[in-house]
Amino acid sequence: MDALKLDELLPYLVNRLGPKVEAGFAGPLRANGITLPMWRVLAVLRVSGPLGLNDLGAGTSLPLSTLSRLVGDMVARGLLSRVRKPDDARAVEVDLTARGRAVADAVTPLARHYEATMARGFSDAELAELRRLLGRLYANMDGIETSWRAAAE
Amino acid sequence: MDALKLDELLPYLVNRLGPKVEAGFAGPLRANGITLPMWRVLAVLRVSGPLGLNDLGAGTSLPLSTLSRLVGDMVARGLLSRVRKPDDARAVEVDLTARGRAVADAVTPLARHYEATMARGFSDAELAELRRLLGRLYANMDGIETSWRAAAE
DNA sequence: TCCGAATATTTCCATTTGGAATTATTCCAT
DNA sequence: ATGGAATAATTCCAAATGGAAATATTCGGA
Repeated sequence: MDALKLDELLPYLVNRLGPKVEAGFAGPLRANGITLPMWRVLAVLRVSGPLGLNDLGAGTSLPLSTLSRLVGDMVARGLLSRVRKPDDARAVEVDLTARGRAVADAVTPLARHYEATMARGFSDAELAELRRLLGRLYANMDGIETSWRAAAE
Repeated sequence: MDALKLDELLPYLVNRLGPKVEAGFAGPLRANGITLPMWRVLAVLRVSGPLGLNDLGAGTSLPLSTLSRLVGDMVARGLLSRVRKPDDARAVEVDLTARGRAVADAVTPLARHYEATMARGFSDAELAELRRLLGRLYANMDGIETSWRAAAE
C-alpha cells in the first residue's frame, strides 16, 4: 500500500498554517484591543465603506452567525455602527466609527510587518506567486462541494 | 492613510482557506466515520509507526490537550491502541489497530483526489511550487513569537 | 390585493478548542 | 540516596464556532 506523507499533501499544508498564523498575530491584536476576526471586519470596512452583513461576510470569509454576533460585540465596544436601512427594514448597514477607523489604521502597519516576517527570505516574485496561487486555490474551492464527490464514485 | 486590501495580505489568504478546505473534505471523512483531526492522526501513524503524544503532536500540528482527548476517542472507537511504555511510565505509545489501518488506507485515495480537485488547473510545476512555498512559510513561523515583535518597536 | 417564496439577519445550542492547572514519573546534581 | 527540576500526559474550563431554526420584512405572481 502506498504510504502518504501527510506533509506533502496540500490540504494539510494549508490547514496547519491557519492556527500558527493566528497565534502569531493574536498578541499584537490583543494589544490593540481586538481579535483576529474583528481585525478582518475592520480591514474590510476600511476599504469598502459601509456594508450589509452579507457583503461583509463575503469580504471577511466569516459565516453569518459568527458575524452577526461579532458585529454586535464590536458595536458595544464602539468600533462599529449598525443601523437598519431605511429602505429595507430587513437589512442593516455596518460601518466604522471614528474609533474603529483609528484602530484599523493603527493595526494596518503591524499587519504589513507581520506578513513580511512570515515571508522572510521570500523574493518579491515568490511572494507574488504565492499570493497568486493561494488566490486561485480559494477560487477553485467554490462549488467544490458538488463537483468532486461525484467524480470520486 | 494607505488602504490595505485584506485579500492581498498573506495571513488572510492563508487563514480563509482553512475552513473552506475542511468543509470540503468533512463529508467524505464522515462517510468513513472519522473527522479531520482523526484523519491527521491516522495518516501520520500510517507512515511513522507507533509514536508518543509529543511526536504525534509534532506530526499532526495538533495541540496536546486536543490530541490527548482525541486519542482517547479514537481508542474507544477501535482505531488506535494506546499503551504505557514499559521503560517510561510517563509516556504512552499510540499505534493504529487493524481497523485504523484499514480506514487510513480507505481514505488515502480520497485525500489524493481531493488535493487534485483543489488544485485543478494547476500545472505540476505550480503545484510543486505551492507546496514548497507553503512549507517554507510554515518553517518560518517557528520562533516567530520572539523575533518579530521586538523588531516592530 | 394577497399569499407563498425569497431575503436579511438574529438567536439557539451542541460541539470543539486549546491554554492552564494537575498528576505522575523520571532525571540529575549534590 | 534524595529533593527539586524537567518531562509526558491528562483533565479542567471558559470561550469560540457555525449549522440550523427562528424572526422579520420584502417581493412577485395569480
